Amino acid sequence: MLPSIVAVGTIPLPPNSNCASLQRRRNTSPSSSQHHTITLLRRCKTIQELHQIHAKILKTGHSQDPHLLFKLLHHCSTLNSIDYAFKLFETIQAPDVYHYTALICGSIVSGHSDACFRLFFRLLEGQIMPDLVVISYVLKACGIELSMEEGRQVHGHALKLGVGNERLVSMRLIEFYGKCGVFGDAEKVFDGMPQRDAVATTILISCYSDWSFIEKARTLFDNVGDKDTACWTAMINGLVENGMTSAALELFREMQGEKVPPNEVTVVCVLSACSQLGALELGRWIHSYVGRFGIKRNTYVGSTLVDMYSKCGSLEEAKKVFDEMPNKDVVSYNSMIAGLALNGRSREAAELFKQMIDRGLSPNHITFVGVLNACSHGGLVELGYEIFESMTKVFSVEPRIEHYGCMVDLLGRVGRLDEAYEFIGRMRIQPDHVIWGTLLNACKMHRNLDLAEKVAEILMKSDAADSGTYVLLSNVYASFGKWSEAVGIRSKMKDHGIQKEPGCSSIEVDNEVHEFLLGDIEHPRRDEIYQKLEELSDALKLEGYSPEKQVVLQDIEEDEKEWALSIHSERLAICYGLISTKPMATIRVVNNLRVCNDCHSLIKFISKITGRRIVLRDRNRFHHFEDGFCSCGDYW
DNA sequence: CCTGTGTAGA
Repeated sequence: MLPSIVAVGTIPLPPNSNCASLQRRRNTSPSSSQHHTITLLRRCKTIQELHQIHAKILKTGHSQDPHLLFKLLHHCSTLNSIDYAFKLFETIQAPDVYHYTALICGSIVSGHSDACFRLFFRLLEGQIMPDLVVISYVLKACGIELSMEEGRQVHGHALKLGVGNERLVSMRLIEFYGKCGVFGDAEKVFDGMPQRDAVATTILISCYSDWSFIEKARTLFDNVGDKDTACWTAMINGLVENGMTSAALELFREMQGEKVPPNEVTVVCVLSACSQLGALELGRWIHSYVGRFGIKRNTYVGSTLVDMYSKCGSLEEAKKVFDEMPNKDVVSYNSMIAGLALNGRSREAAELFKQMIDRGLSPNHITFVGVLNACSHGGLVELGYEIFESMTKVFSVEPRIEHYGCMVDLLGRVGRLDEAYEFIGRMRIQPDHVIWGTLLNACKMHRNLDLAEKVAEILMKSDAADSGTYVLLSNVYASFGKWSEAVGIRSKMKDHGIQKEPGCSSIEVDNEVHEFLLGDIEHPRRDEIYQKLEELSDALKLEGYSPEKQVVLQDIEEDEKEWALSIHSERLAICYGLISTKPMATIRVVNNLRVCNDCHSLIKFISKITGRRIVLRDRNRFHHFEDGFCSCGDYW
């Protein structure tokens, strides 16, 4: 389908306009005073300096100099001051297409892509001739915002202006249609490009990955003759984003085999795979790679390293990278705060939050997720309230559902259940199944059947419930001995075709990640692992360990493999660690679900009798086991 | 030109 052209009205096409000649060239060369100001702007490092330069321009009567205004606008976006850019823009009496482009570009960079289409519309209304550059940026914005209608209209304008086949426009069109998931149109533009364009292919690969069409992406990728760094990186990232971390790492190895040099983006993607897998050794290796191969240590690389070390349970290394980062930004702080929270260092997380404020950085919504999460993990109720209040009052950050979620968790975890319930009632947005699930779990922890039933009823009615919610519901009923309800949930799950997410644990030994699924293992050293398991259980019995008869979903299943299923994958991974690593080595295991009470106390005992440090990462935090104790203080 | 960081509950 061709995009609608009429929707935005007539475009003022000047007579004899030949769009191929629409090049961005100014017919005047800057005067020497302009030149001086531009040099000042280029050296300008803070928005305050920019204000001064602007003041000077006003004083010298150049307030409407188009070239200077363009440079000013452009610099606002590099200095992250889109607000000032908008104010400045409004003072321009006759903005031209360059001013619009600068503002649109700045809006995209600062995460305000939604403003771009409005600006473009204003440009058209002002009888200003758009060019291929401004069209390209607006298309980019439409892709980010998934604005189907707007993007189609811009496509129409591009065709009408005759720039529809410009390489830049074609690429943005592919990006726009691809991001919106309209691959028919994306492919149509792609096929219309003169030659098989490697860059355009990279865009398409990335879009297919965004929509989880990994096979499509892979086919395109395999057919690119001369793959550059970005192309490899796009494919690696696609695999990482779709949870295919092992395949991503394999592709990274292949990339090295092909002697394509990775850049900082590649490193970020591979580190992200390490974080997901908990592959500390590999992560360290990539880190050393950064130093050795001249990869830029920008804030992306730094923050990702902090995240990787945190998620691999090595907080010391995370802190070291963080402390050594020269230009820490909000994201760097966010990584470190979340990392501290994840590892149960709540006070330190809160202190770092204070420190970032003192340094004049503005916290964003993610910062607050991190620090509120730290409060809830640490039981810091009053501090949590204080910070939550400060969001709107001090920092003008509107709380989102996840912030409310942190607060419900904070209150529920310490047993202030009614307060949590009332808190949900006062929320300014509709609570979702996550919020109710959080409260329900708190009810289970604190054995409040009345409230649990009330919440369960609400959850049953919600249609957004996912497999985790169903499992939670069923476990809650079972834990209160409500068998028929528990069975009812289970059959409801079956009816809805919802599968329980299988438990999976992984452990990295000698740079290789070994994955274990619940119960059945197809591991070369299966017998030794099971032998170790037996051995431990005998030793544990002597130590006085008796498994809590936790009633879980499996107990009401008729399953001949029940015994195997009762062995959670983290136990298998730990046993494998015990038999395959040096006697005093720390064992690091990553699990995809929450560790159950039973495994948690079992692992405490294992750490005691084997003298090993065991670091277990579960769904949302770390447990550092040592000599019979866990860093979470059994509070998780 | 294309590729990238940080995010509550279970």
